[in-house]
Amino acid sequence: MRIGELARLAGVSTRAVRYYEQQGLISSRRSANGYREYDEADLRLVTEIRSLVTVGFTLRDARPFVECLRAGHETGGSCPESVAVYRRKLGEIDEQIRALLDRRAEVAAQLAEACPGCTLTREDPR
Amino acid sequence: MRIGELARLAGVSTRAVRYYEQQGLISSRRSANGYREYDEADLRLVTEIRSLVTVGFTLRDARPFVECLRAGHETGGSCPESVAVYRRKLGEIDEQIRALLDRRAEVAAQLAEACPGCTLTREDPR
DNA sequence: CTTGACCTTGACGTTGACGTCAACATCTAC
DNA sequence: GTAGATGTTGACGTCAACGTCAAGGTCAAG
Repeated sequence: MRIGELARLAGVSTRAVRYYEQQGLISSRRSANGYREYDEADLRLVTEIRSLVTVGFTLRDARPFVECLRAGHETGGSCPESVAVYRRKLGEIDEQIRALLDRRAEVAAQLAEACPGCTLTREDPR
Repeated sequence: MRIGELARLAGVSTRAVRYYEQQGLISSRRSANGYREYDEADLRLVTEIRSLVTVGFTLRDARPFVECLRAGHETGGSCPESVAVYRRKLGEIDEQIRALLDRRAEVAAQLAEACPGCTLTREDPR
């Protein structure tokens, strides 16, 4: 299949596909006319990248997963490097959540000071 | 005082102070040699901006607070426009927290699938 | 033959809040 | 007088992941 179909099936833009190639995440064969040619394995790679990016992974984070799939594993997450990224990401997310909870408390406190009673309108997100 | 002292007292860079001026958040008088000259009121403005930015506000968000102080109010948050920003920010933060909690659950689920037992090492951030 | 859908590379634009450098002026202290 | 700290404006660099042109080549259908 060509880049348009690949992109449609994976739910990304053709620009994104070319960008992934530029970043070394995927590769491409070329047909006689110079068009990029892809197969099912490429589709799995792009789908993996997309699903990871959707939940907040960077392309750098996605690399171990892609390499894991390329190495022939069933899923991108079944290699130790991928598991390490999973664990690191969980830590980062936990830290972000903690920071946001702190910020929320800070902002709510400032609001309460500036306008007593205003705080009652929003509930605690926990 | 000049820009260096102002920046030191407020805990920002001189570059940041000039940027705030460029964005119209603060103004400056000039002494004979062309140096920017500031007073205590300017320090309060920059301090207000810094404290807001620290908890995640943009400079655009900070503007009502600065104008509130300029209008002679004791605190930057005691004007209705500032309170509106507070409330909007609280909503945004709540939404970010919800999104992060969703992401965390998603990542934890993927990790659990890729490596059963690995999930036990991190605790729930709630 | 020509429209139109698809492809190519290359390169600038987006977003916010500055960092960093250039090239120069000013002032203080010794 | 000179070194060093400080000030000035101007302007490009940073970060991520593409979006969005520009200017063209390729190919099937009518």
